[in-house]
Amino acid sequence: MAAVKVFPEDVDRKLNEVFTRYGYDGTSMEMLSQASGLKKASLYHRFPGGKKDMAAHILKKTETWFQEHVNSVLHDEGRSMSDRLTEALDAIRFLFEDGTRNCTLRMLSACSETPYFQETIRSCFNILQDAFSFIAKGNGMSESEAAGKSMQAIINIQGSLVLSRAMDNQEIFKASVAAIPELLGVPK
Amino acid sequence: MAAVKVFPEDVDRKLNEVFTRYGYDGTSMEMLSQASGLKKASLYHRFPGGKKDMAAHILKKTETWFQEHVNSVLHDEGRSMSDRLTEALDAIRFLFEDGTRNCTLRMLSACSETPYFQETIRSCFNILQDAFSFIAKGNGMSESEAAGKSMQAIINIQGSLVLSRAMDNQEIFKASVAAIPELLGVPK
DNA sequence: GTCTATAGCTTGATAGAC
DNA sequence: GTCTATCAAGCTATAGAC
Repeated sequence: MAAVKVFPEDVDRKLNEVFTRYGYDGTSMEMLSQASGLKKASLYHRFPGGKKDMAAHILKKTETWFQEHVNSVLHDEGRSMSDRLTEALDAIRFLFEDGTRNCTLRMLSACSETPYFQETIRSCFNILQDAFSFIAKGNGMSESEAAGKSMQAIINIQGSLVLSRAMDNQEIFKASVAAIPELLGVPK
Repeated sequence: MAAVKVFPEDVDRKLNEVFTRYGYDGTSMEMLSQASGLKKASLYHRFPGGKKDMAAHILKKTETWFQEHVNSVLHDEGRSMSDRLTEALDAIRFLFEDGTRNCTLRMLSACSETPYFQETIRSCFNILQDAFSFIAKGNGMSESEAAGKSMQAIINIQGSLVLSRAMDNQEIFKASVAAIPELLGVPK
């Protein structure tokens, strides 16, 4: 077979899809090879540490994604709180495909290599916590109240995603995300 | 080695521990054998369908547990709403070891055999939904309002458990569970 | 940088003795 | 009902050609 150049961003996207759908231990090198279009040896060339390195890599990309699509957006002081939050929540809905797609962080936060991933996962949640908290404080909440409501927003996202998928009803996710602006004190 | 009789309830508890900790795909027959004290062939004697059967079995036990420790308790009309809810939430705190133990339902709701487990998992969440909803209605809420608050209670439990473990901070779980009585309209 | 081929191990599962 | 012994398949990972 011909050795066709495969773009890193396409590989990353496919690896992410597989890990997010099947979890770390439910994913094999063969699955990653078929999804990415690269043979196993080629994957090892790009990721010498194998599966573990691939998962760590897509987690780092996830961290960047949250930084860009949630944190930076919410800190963009040129626009109204409401507009910023709308954009960030739209991005989150897109990421989780309206509640039909699993959360990469959650799928990698309970597996045989979790200790290796934990720091990045924690960092991702901290980025969200900071971002939502910033909005809540901007809407007049105290530091501690904002921290609590921000945590609740993340709990809503994670919990509703678990439930939406288990009950096969994406309205649960949609309703939980839709409730976040009011939770964070955004004026109607 | 001597063939020592091992009690089914002890085996069940150990199998549950392993599946809940490592997930379905992260669990091997060897791990289940070591944890239960039964050799692999003995496990196949008790569970002819292998791993899949064992996980399905512990899920059925989980369903019974929720029925007995949450649903039945909350429907026990001989006591106050507040007392019943306190007992059920204490059981939930015990089940999840104050936020340090994973949720069996969640760990089995995203794995290679999920389709095989989904019906029971769904049933477990429905039992919780009915139970919390019954309390909320008893406290004066409408059918639809009670359904919403009940769903929020389950989201709080699942979401806070994910976060508690990811952030290594069990206070997140404790606070979320502690907020449930007020959420369901129990008078202070 | 991608491939084929394969090593070495672990997996889920079974046969058959006691 | 539990065990030892074993199988075939799948796994992660590597060697070496192009």
